[in-house]
Amino acid sequence: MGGEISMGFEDSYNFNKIEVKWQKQWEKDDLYQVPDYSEKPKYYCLEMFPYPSGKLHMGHVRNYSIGDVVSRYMTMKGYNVLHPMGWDAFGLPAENAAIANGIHPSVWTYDNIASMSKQLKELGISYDWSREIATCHQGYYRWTQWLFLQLFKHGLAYKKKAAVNWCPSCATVLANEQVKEGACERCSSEVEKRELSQWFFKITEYADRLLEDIKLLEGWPEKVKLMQENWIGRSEGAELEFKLSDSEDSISVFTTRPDTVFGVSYLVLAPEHPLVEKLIENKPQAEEIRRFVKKVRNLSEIDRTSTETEKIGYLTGAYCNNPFTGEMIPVLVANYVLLEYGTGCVMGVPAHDQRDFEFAKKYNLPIKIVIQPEGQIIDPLNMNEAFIGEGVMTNSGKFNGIPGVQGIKAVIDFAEEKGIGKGVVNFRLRDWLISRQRYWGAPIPIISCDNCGEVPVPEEALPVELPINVEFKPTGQSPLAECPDFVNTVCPLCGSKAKRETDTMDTFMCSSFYYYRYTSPRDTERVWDKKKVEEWLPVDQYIGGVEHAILHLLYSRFFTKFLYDINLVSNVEPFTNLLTQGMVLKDGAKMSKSKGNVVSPEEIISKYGADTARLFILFAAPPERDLEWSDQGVEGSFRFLSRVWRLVVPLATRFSDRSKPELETLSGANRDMHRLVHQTIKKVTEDIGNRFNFNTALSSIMEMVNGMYQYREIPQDQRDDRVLNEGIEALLLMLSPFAPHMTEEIWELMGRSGSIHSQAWPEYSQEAIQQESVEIVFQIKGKIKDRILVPSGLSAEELKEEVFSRENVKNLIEGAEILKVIAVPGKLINIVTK
RNA sequence: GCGGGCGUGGCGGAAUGGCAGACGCGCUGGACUUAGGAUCCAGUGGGAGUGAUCUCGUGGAGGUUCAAGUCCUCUCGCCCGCACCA
Repeated sequence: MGGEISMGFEDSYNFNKIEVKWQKQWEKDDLYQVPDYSEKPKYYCLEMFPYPSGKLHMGHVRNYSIGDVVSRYMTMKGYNVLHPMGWDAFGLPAENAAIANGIHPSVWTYDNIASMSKQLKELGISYDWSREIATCHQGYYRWTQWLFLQLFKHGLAYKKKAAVNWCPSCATVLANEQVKEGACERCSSEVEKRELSQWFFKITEYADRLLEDIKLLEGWPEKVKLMQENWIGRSEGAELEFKLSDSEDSISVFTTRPDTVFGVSYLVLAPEHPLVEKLIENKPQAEEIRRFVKKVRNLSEIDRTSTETEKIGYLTGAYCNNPFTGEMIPVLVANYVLLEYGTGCVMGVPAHDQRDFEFAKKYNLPIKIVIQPEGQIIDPLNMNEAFIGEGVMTNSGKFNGIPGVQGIKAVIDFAEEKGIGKGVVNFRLRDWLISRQRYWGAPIPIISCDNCGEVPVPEEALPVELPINVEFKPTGQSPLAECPDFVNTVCPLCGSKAKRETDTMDTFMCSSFYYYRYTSPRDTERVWDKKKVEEWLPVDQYIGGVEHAILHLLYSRFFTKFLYDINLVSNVEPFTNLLTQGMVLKDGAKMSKSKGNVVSPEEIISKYGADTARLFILFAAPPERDLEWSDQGVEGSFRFLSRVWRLVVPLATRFSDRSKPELETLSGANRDMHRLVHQTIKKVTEDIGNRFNFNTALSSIMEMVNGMYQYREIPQDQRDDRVLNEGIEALLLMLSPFAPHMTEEIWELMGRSGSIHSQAWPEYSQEAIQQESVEIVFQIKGKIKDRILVPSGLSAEELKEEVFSRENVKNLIEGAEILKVIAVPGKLINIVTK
């Protein structure tokens, strides 16, 4: 190693100095600003924007490190890359902080944005900060309101009174998507049902398209697509009408098994069903049933929908007529029927539905077999469970003998013909409840007038500004209602006194279109320039946590379809490829304050630098998988970067000759080193470009560095500096998306002009990778017996010939009876003997 | 209950059906050193053997195949999503 330590540069890796230096320089040079239009092909790389909670956590660091590598890689690959960042800045924590500490939500939020954007800059993420947006900024929420008005005008935003999810702790209503296992997604309090008048978006109108277009999402994880599919929950069936015996009313029932209609022995209404009161009026059991209904209504969502809850039912005393059999069957009320699904009433077919079976057993209701499984006789007397499989219709009049799906169709056809029912498609998806009884959100731009009803605020009057001087006591009413200056206004239509809507919008509304706004972040004339949206959208790569699999990702898809319909965008889906990153764990558990296992990014950055933090997080696991935090692993990543520094910096200034080595002139160790460099370029390019396996990309870069250390040990007169130089250049370029600061510093030390981040990604040469010889595994009956070096590029036949000519192979197979020889070129030979 | 994912050394993790454990951490030994928790080099799945080697080994049991961590069937464990959806 003698004589290689030159003078005049840092000889230890001073990450602190380097990182600050380059962050300043990049900002000064506007290095990451991207033009709206370019000759280059576009690439839109987006990470889910964060809620400005105050500090970055490791999940953020992971999310943005992944996005940054993708962006930098694609930039080097010659794309015009849009990589913006912003803030999902409305929401409850700001308001809760205001209540707790007397800081205005706005001040709290903007302070947090300031400190988090500083942290992001310290991580060296390549954002185009000129496009930064914050959803709580007037210049943004004006368009949130404008889009609400568009939905309203198209009949997709409406107000209705309904039993809605109420979180007592957050003091606001929630959308179905925000309720997890009967509890508030945000604070885990048990959700209650309240009868309230609320604003909804008709996402159900798009149910079919949202489901149908899932098949366009080839770049999405199957898991997310399945979750959306299940959430939308399409099911085909029929609605059948059952006439009540002593009234003109009829009850409509949804069923997926109309072929079992001859086996209906009762109907069951949901307790909240509007007909219940009518049916029990003047009946002796009326009071008892009213008490039951009240009790069920008061149950928490969790108890209400748990399969554990005992099924309880009451006879209403009313009867109806099965239009297929003419039978009189009783109408019941029971706790297990849900008003919101289907028609709020189900037909009980105990023989062919497990729930009905158990319910019928409990209440001694008749069980009638109408589907006969093939090759098996079933009898109500000795059944222990319902037969829910396919079979042949039986005891079903003229339908007898019709099998499976055909039966379903036959019954529907008959019902439609007779006007007693029809085939329908039912969805589990409900409309999206978007009003919130809280302050820190975009006000719903509606004015309520006694004469004119719900009147939209005229577009030119937007934004409806959020008043600043408001009390934030959570009362269950929006704090805006306590603000007379805000509430009192005049009707835009008739000019008479009117009141503003005081609820604000669900913040998921704000995040449903932000990725469009990034293309026109400062446009004050329109929500965005459609030409720019067409230039950039759809997002090529979206990256974020799987917790949004339904919420944000479904809402964004819904918005996109609506925006497409009103001609504001030309894409039908917003995100072409989706990467859902795994969680960051410590000691096997998600990092959380309560568990005390939090590692703060600040701490790691100040101790090891941003490059190390990024490197570790990308090296420790592939991006989709959960990542186990390891302090020692971080140490190792730091060690690796230092090792690169020590390898490269002493050599960096040595070479003025930048010519590439000529393959023909290389041999021995020089040829091997040259090959390793090109193999590594190939591997790293594929690992990043094809499959986002940053961990394996880094491990092959490490192998190359190890190889270069070995190579450096060779006496100077025997090695080729051009090979070493080429290796160093490739190493720095490939490492630059991971460790942008250190590689930039060395690039400068080498006297190269321009930023390393503006360079082209290295190319490999196929000839350089070519091996002269390869090691072949020699197996007998699948057991490895020897490894044999043969010339590369042999065909299967040539390989056999070559291998069988070897002495040791001859010895190994001596006397054996060979049945078969399998030769895989470049890999192995397997001999099957008797 | 339904749907999905995952089970590989002491640990994080590699392996288009073709050499299991790349790379990193940790550990062991050596070099350099006043010193090393720095750095460099070497070794490192279990068992047997002085040794070249042999043998077992990817949660478990079967199967397909010349060849299985990888494909199929069953099973166990953990994680996630949905959960009385008619």
